[in-house]
Amino acid sequence: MKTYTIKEISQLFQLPSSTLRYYEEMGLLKNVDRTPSGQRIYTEDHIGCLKAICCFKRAGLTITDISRFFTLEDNEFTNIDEILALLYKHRTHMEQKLEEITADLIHINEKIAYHEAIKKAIAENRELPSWREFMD
Amino acid sequence: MKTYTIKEISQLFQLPSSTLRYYEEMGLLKNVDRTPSGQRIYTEDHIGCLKAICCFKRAGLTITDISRFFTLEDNEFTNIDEILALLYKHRTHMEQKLEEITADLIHINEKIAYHEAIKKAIAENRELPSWREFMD
DNA sequence: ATAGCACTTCAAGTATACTTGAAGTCAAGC
DNA sequence: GCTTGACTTCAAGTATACTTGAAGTGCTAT
Repeated sequence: MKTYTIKEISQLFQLPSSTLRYYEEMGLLKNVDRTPSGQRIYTEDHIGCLKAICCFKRAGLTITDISRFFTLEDNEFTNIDEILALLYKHRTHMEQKLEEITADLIHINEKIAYHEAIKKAIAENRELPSWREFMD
Repeated sequence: MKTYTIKEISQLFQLPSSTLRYYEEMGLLKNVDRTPSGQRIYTEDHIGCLKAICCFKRAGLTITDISRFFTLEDNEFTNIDEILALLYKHRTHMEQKLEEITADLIHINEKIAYHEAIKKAIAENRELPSWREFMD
C-alpha cells in the first residue's frame, strides 16, 4: 500500500507539517504509523481523512466538531442516526453558504461596476456617477 | 433620516452589541453619532457598511483587511486603481470559494448516500455496503 | 423617587487554531 | 566521521476576534 511522508502530505494539502502534527495531537488524524526512527507514515486513509477535514473546515466546523464526528464514525453502525443527523445539518448549512456566497458575488459585482464607472468617468474627465445609479 | 439603536442593529445583523462596539473601535464603523447621554446612533450608511463587512468576512478577510479597504474607499478617486485591484482579487477568491463549496456539497451528498445505504442495510438486516461501491 | 434595565467606557480575559523554539535523533552526501 | 537537513517531542508563544467584567450614567415604569 502506498505511503506518504509528512512533507508529501504537507505539499498535497498545502498545510504546514506543524499543522499535520497538530491535527494528529487533536485526534483528527488517527493511527499514524512511524518508521523505526520515528518519522510519520501516512496512508490513503489519511488522505481521505484530510479531504474530509478540509471540507468540514470550509463549512466552518471547529476541530472539536470534526473530532466528534470522526469519533461517531468509528462506530458507524451504532451511531448511524446521529451521523446522518449531523450530515443533514451540515448539508443544509453548506447550501446556505452557497446562497450567501452567490449573493455576495452579486454584491461584489455591483461594487466593481460602480468603481469601474468612476474610473471611466475620471479618465474621460466627466462627471462622477453616484452610487444610487447602481443601486436603483 | 431614519436612525437605529445598537440593539436594533444587533438584531438586524445577529451580532452582539459588544461586537458592534468592537468594530467601531477597530475603525470599521466610522462616524457613529451619540445621543446627548452618549448612546450610539446608527444610520442607513452604517447598515450598508455592515452589509459589506459581513460580505467581506464571509470571504475570509480579516478586520485589518476590511479596515484597509474602507480607508481606500475614503479617497475613492485617488485610490480607484487599488480599490478595483482588490475587488477583482476578492471576486476571484469568492468564485473559488463557490467552486469549493459546490465540490464539498457533492462530497457531503456522497457521504449521506453511503450512510443512508448503511442505515437501510441495518434495518433490513442485510449485508453492509462498502465505501467502494459509492466511490467507483 | 427608586428600582431596573440598557446603555456607556476601559481594561482584561478567553477561545480557537495554529506557530515557534529548544533540544535532540537520524539518514545521506562529501 | 562529520556536516546538513528533515524529521521528532514538548512546551510555550502568537494572531485574530471577540467577550466579559467592573464601575458608572441615564431613561422608564411602578
